[in-house]
Amino acid sequence: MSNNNFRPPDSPESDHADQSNFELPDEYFTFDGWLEDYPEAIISGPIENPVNQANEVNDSAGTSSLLQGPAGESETARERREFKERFAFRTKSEVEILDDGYRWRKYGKKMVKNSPNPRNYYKCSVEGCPVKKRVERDKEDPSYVITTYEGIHNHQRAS
DNA sequence: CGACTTTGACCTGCGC
DNA sequence: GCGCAGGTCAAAGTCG
Repeated sequence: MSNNNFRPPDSPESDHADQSNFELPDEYFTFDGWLEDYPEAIISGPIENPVNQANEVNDSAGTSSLLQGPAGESETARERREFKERFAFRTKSEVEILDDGYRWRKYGKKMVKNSPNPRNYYKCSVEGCPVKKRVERDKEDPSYVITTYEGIHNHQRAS
């Protein structure tokens, strides 16, 4: 929206204006699967840039063990695994559109079974970039937003 | 006028 | 095979 570089809202340069856009996530998750499959996969800790961190996780875990998979893994299972490079974190935020430095185009919205809140689907609006994200409110605590990134950006941040 | 959002329909995988 | 649930498409509407 307004800044090229993501910065934590409590950093010195960050003043107020974008506060509504992004608060520092207090928990984030890394997993090879969807959040509902890994409710225990919570890693606490500071995070400076969720997208970069997602890429780092995918670079290290993804290209080595994660993409290799077990021996004898079927072709379709391997292909699916390659597209399951995901990174999720939970953020306390009043808004669901977080300014992470990329431009996103919303392409869907669905009510999900086990949550009173709708789930929103976004794609990176840069042509050729395969990254998607899902955003939904925490059913336990609606003041939190759960964002799940899928894929790795193949370009620089552009917005 | 272009980029983006909204929203119902459509597609697909999965369990029964 | 059928129905459900999640994910995606695409036309129409909205906004700057």
